[in-house]
Amino acid sequence: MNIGEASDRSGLPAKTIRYYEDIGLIRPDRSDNGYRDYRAGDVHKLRFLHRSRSLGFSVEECRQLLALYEDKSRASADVKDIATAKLTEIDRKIRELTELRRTLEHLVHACHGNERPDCPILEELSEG
Amino acid sequence: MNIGEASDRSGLPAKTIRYYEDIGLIRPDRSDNGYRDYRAGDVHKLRFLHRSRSLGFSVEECRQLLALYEDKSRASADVKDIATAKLTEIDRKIRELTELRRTLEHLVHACHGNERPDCPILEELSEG
DNA sequence: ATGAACCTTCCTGTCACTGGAAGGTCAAGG
DNA sequence: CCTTGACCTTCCAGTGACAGGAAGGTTCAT
Repeated sequence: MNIGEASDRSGLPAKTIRYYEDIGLIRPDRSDNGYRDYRAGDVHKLRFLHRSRSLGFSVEECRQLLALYEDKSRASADVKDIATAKLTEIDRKIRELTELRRTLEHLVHACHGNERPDCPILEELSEG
Repeated sequence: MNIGEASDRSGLPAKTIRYYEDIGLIRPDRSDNGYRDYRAGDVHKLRFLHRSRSLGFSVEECRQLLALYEDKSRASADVKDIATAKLTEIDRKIRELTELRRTLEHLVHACHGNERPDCPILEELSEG
């Protein structure tokens, strides 16, 4: 399939898909006319990338996750190490986001949201 | 005070402070020698920026917040809207990360010590 | 007088794209 | 057969939010 359909099926913009090829994340075939030619497996990888990227992993981290996904012969100890490291990272991100959330929620609840010029959010932001 | 002290007091790197000036967020005076000259009020704004940025507001959102902060006739509802939108975004990220965490944890447990080539959990990751 | 520790501007690089120009390819309609 | 429009290609530039570093000016202590 052409890049347009791969884009539709993966949810990634065609531009991004070409960029991922540029940096060596995916290597589709080429048709005789020079068009990129994607298979179902490629789309799977693209969806995988889409998902991991949207969850805040860097492209380099995605490269590792993708290797984990692609390399079926990898020793399972390595696999576990990589996955465990990612887990720790995810935990940290969740913790940070949760704290952020708590602070912001506190601010939002303290703010009346009416037309009065006094705003606790701004006051706290300026003091933090 | 010079940029170094403003940096120390606000917690922002001097580079970042100059950048914020470049994009028109703050406009300090200049001393006779050409050095930037910051007052207490400037440092207050810098701290405001530091804190809002670290809470996940984009620079443009910070520009809005700063305008509201400076504008005495602001409506606190405007500020609340911005913060509430951010809160929704954070909630979404936490939800998604929690979901991936669960999936990855499955992976870690499943990859315990065997070298089977097919890992159905990785397939699942690519379908999320 | 010298050296360190500041400060200045300017230019480049980063990350992960995004937009646009200039041009090739393909299927459908007139 | 010709055109139109939707695709596709490469390449070049720009974005956001800085960070790094070069080349040079200023200030202060020794």
